[in-house]
Amino acid sequence: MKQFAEYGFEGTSTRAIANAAGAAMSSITYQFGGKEGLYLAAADHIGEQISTIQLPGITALRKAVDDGTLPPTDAIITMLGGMADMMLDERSESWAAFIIREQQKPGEAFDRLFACFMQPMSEAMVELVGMVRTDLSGRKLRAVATGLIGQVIALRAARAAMMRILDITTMGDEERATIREAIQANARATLESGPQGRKGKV
Amino acid sequence: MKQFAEYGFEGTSTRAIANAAGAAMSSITYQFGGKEGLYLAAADHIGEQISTIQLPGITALRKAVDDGTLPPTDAIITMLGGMADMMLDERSESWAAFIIREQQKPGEAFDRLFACFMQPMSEAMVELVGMVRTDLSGRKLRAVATGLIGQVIALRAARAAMMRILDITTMGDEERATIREAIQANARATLESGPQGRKGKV
DNA sequence: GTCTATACTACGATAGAC
DNA sequence: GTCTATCGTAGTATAGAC
Repeated sequence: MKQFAEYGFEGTSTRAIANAAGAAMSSITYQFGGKEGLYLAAADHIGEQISTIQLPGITALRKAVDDGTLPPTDAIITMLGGMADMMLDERSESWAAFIIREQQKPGEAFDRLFACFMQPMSEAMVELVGMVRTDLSGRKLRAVATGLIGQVIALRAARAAMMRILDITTMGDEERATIREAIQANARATLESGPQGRKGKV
Repeated sequence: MKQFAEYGFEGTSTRAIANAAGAAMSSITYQFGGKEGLYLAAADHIGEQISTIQLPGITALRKAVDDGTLPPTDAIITMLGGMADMMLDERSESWAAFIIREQQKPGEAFDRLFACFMQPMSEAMVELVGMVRTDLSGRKLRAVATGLIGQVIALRAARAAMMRILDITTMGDEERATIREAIQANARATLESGPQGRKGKV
């Protein structure tokens, strides 16, 4: 996963992978059928990891909203916070680079990743945003939701530029909190710009 | 540029580049000193292209704001619209993939790209946002500005996922307008969530 | 300044020992 | 199921003709 993320599929050699894993190169052929099989296995592994981390919390948030114990706005803010934390965590570096590369030229690995965690996460987000922004529907609603998600994605996809713009060299707890809170505040403003926000404001 | 964008540095062969260009592979060594020299030349080319397209408009916007003939909020909205149009244009595919790859493991090519157009664009954005969101400064201000920029960046970095979430298969003028307007509305909401927005609202 | 020819290294896949 | 050895191919760089 690390190697594919850093050098891409074509740039990664099975020799280097086998060497880093302390195994023989021929074991890749035996266990995964070849380089491509190993790549797909890495994608599946990433999908399972992210699903395990993110989906339970999102399911709980959705349930709380449906039960009426949590305002949808708060659910969205919490969900975005969780996604931002994941993107800002250094452990997400390998798989994030893998997914970003795969998105530039999506293949079967992307199909699996999307179905595994992107689809359920984004659909939950669209539904929740739809509850708050009742003035929107269809593609307009989805466009607003992707904007919110986009702020989080850019934390990884354009990390190098973001760090320089923010004028930071290391990503510590303080920096993470500042970024997460800014994204959450931006999202709250977007959600409150709908009819409900206007009514209850000032 | 196209080859590096699609397959990455390691995944691109000088043979394939020379073949696509209809020239001899050895000419790369002669003209650019080798594969790496060609890569840096591609980065410089991208930087010059984007600078030419984006910087004049941004300079004009900044001047209009300084002259008092344009509200900073409108300047930010216009600027984000221009960036979104660039990201949504199919001609940006090659160089966008190049830059996104370079960000995952930034090297000298990233330094040049950042200095050439990212730095001037982001600094203009931070300054303009600072004029509207007078309640913010320093890193908090920069974090809000990066959130706005992030929505635009994600249009390219996570294009495959965005398309599926938006439930579209082709990016036509209609889709582009919907996405641009959603990002601009999100940005306006963020800008108006500051002290000036609260005062003038409802 | 661009070409062909070639040197040398590293690639992925496979065969066969254990 | 994992190893070593090896096959054929493709990588970058260079030498030298023109």
